[in-house]
Amino acid sequence: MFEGAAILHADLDAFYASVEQLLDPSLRGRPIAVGGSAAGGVVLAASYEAKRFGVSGGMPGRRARELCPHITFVRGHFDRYQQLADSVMAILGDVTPEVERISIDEAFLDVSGSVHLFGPPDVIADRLRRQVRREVGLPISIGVARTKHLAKVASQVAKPDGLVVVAPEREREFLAPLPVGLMWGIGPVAQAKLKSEGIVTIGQLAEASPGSVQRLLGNAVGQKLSALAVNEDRRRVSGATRARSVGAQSAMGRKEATPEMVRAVLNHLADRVAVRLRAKHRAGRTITVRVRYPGMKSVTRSLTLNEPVAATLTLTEVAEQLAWQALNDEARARGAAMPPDAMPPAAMPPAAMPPDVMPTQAPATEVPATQAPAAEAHHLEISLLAISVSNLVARHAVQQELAVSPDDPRREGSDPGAARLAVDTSMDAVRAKYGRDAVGYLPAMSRGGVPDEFRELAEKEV
DNA sequence: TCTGGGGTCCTAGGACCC
DNA sequence: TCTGGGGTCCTAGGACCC
Repeated sequence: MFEGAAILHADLDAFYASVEQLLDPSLRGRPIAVGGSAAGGVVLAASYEAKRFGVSGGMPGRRARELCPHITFVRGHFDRYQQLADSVMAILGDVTPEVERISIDEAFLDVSGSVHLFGPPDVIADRLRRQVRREVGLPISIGVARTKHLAKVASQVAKPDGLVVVAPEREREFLAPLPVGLMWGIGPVAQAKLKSEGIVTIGQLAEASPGSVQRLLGNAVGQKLSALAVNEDRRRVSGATRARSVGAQSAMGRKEATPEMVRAVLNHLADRVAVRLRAKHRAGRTITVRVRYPGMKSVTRSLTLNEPVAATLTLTEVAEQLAWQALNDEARARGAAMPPDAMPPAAMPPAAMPPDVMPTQAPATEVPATQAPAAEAHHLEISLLAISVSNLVARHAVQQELAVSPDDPRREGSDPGAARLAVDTSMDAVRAKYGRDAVGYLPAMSRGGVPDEFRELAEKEV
């Protein structure tokens, strides 16, 4: 029946919400939302009972309440999610070593080599679903097909708590009537563009000329989609890949961008990122800061350094420069009518840049010296700050310098970047022993909203 | 009274090099 | 003095996914 590869896509249903219903039987069969509240915050996950009312992840709690007046908001048991998802993955791993986990609750399996032990792919899938339900207590949907794309679409169609098998000879007829939005890579924007050309179903996409699709959606996306629509998908199931970037962000509702606030938030974010980098002996050359304003408009500023960084302080300083670069640009744009001399003089001395963080090429606009928070003049309000580090490399070169402790006389006059890393490394060790809050750059930062456990669920292996 | 946090990939223009 | 073509890297923005 299955020539070549037999791929399964397994996807836990409404994962966080299902876990809450598992832990608290009184929630079963009822519309619930994890995270958010009627007052605010966003819904992180909704149960199927709530989804029937139109509630979905990412939606403001207030909106969820409007759509579904009887919805129950529950705080997440974030510490349990990882553990339960891992148990499920272990079950999946029992039928094949070829498991590609793509998120906390989702994985591809290649069971081509397992049929002689466990039977045909659909039998394997059925058995896995029962076993997950019996041993972990969670509903899981599985799609079975010849390619990853088909298996993924099939599992979507199977939800909730279902199994859909696409036989190789029926692939086209399976896909043809389905909406293009089910395809990987088609979001609201692409969907709208396609619709404007009368393309609504995958069948219509398959019949459209690849050239026209490429003109509509861009070369890369167009090519991929055209291929997928006619079932040319050669992607293999492969093991985990390492992260290409590491970031952290913090939403703050609406706050005035004061030097103190910006510094405190960026320092906290830089610390989160840098700790993860150092734990894996990695560092990155490109630092990107994102500033979002009320109304969701956001801008980014980035800088690529000659040497990779992993020191919290260095990362903080560069991020601060970039953030003020963005904020001052914004202030200028908004205050075009305002005479330039109305801007206050530099209130914040530019941070001393260690030698290892000079820009690789002179940026179009000068980075140093002018990055004072002139934006204050406009009382700019922001709604989010983010830091991301990319261009990651292994940190071998710097490691030997770490052997020198911060107070070692030999360190005198040596690379300040290395000294900072040494301090950080000591701090990492203290935290490993006494907990994350044992020591830090900041006195008891108030971390709003989202618990660290939730952040960690989304982190990719660095 | 726009709503979290973690990511990936693509595009387009400009600088720079040969 | 002006002209060509190809390639790499950097920056900023944006779409998309879970």
